Amino acid sequence: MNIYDELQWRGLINQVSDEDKVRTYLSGQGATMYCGFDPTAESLHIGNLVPLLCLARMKRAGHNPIFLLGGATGLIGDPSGKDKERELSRQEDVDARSEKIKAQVRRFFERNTGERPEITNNYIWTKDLTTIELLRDVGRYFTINWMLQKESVKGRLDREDVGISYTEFSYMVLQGYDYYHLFKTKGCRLQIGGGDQWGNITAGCELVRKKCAQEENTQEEVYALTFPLITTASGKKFGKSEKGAIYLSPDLTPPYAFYQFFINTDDRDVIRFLKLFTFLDQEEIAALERELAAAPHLRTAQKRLAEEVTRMVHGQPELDRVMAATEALFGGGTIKGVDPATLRAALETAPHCHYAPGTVPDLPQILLDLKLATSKGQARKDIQGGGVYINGERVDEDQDVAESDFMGGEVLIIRKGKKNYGLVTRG
RNA sequence: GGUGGGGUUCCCGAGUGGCCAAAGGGAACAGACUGUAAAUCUGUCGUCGAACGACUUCGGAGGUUCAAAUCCUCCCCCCACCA
Repeated sequence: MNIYDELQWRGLINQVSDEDKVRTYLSGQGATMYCGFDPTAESLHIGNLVPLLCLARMKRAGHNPIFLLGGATGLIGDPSGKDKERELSRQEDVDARSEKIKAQVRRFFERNTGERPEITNNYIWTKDLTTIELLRDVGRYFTINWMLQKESVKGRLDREDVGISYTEFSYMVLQGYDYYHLFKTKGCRLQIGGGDQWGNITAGCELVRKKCAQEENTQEEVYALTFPLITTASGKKFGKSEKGAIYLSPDLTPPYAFYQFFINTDDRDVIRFLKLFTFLDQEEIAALERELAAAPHLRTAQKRLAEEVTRMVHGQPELDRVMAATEALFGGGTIKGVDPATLRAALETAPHCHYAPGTVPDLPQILLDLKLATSKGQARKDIQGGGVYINGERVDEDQDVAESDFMGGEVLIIRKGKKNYGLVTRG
C-alpha cells in the first residue's frame, strides 16, 4: 500500500497541494519530506504526536524524513492558530528548549524506527541572513496582498481587540525560506504540518517556484500536505486535560498520567485515534472496532490505544510499570490487600509527600501538599462532598488521618474523585 | 501626533457610587448514574476560617467620598479611523 493511501485511510490528510503528484512522489522510496517544530515549550505535547508519528511512518516506508527545529522561527512567533500576539521568548530559552526537543525527537524516532533521525535547525541558515538579503532575495517574492489573504493574518485583522505585529506577520516569510533552503540543500519536495500550517507551507511552495523560475530559470514544484486538526467528540480541543497539556516528557507529564489520558478516550473517538496515533494496521483496528461494538464496557480499544502510544513515547519498561500501577488501583480488590512496596512503585509518578513521625498535618493540608486541591477551603469542600478516600474508603467529614491508616506503618493512599491518587509516606 | 473605543475574577462577558467577591455562559473539580466513557441531574468554583466573619481582587499609581470595578488626575497597554 502506498504510504499516501495509508495516510488517507488513517484520516491523516486534510489538505494536499496536488494529490496525484504527492502520491506519485511517495510511491517509490527515498523521497524527502520535512516537518517543522517550533520550540515553544520544553517538550513536545501529544498534539505534536501526529506529525512526529507521520515522519516515522515515512521512514518505515523507506523515505527520508527531516525534523526541522524552529530555532529561528521560534524567536519570531507563529501567528497561525493564535488569536493574540504572543510574548517573545528569549534566545537562551529557545536554545535550551531546542536541545531538549532534539533529544526527545531522537529517542522517539530511534525507538519507533530503529534509525537515527535527521534533525536540523533553521537558526543555522537564518542567523546570517542580512536584512537586505531577506528583503531582496526572499521578501520580493511575497506580495502583501497575497499575505493578507492568509488565514493566520486575516484572523487577526478581522478582530477588534488585537492586531498583528510586523514580527509575526513576517513569520511565513521565514518559514517559506526554510522550505526553499531544504529544497536546495536536501532536495526536499514535501512539507507536512498541522492544519493551521497550510498558509505557511504554501507560502514556501510559492517561494520555491518563483525563486527558481526567476533566478535560475528552472521550473520546480514542491508540495504541501496538512493533517486535520484533531478534535474530540465532546468538542474539546484534543490534548488538553484537567491538568493542562499532555506532554511527551515524563518530567512534565508522568507516564502514568499519559497512559491514563488515553485510557479515558471517548468511545466515539477511540477508533479514529487508533488510526491516527498507532502503527496498527487495518485488520487489527477493524478487530478492535468489532470488540468495542460488542462489549464497550471492557474498553479493549482504549486499553490498546493507551498501551501502544505509551510504548511509543515512553518505552516498554515504563509501560509495564504504568500498567502495574493501573492494575493495582483499578483492578478490583481492595487497596489494603496490595503490599506497600507494590503500591509505592505503582504510585511512583503520582503526587507524593512525606512527613516525619508526629508531624502529619490535617487532611486538608495533606490534600494541598499533594496538589490534589488548590486551597484548604477547596479541600474541605471536597471532603464534605464525599470526594476523598483514604486507602479506598470514603472519608467522613471531620475525620482525620489515623495512625492505623498507614499501611505497614508507613504508606497511605489518598484518592480524590475517581482517579486522582496521592501517596503519603511517613518515617 | 489627532479622534474615538477598550483593558473585570482560568476564558468569554455583564456590571457606571453603596444591595459587588462582582450577573450569565464556558472550562474545571466533586457527587449521583455508569464502563476509569458519553449524556444528564446536583453541588462547588478569590484566600483564610468549622462558622458568624475577616482579608485581597476589577491594567498601574495617586485622589475625591462615610463608601469606588464604578467619579477625578497622571501613567502603561490594546484596537479602529485619520495624519
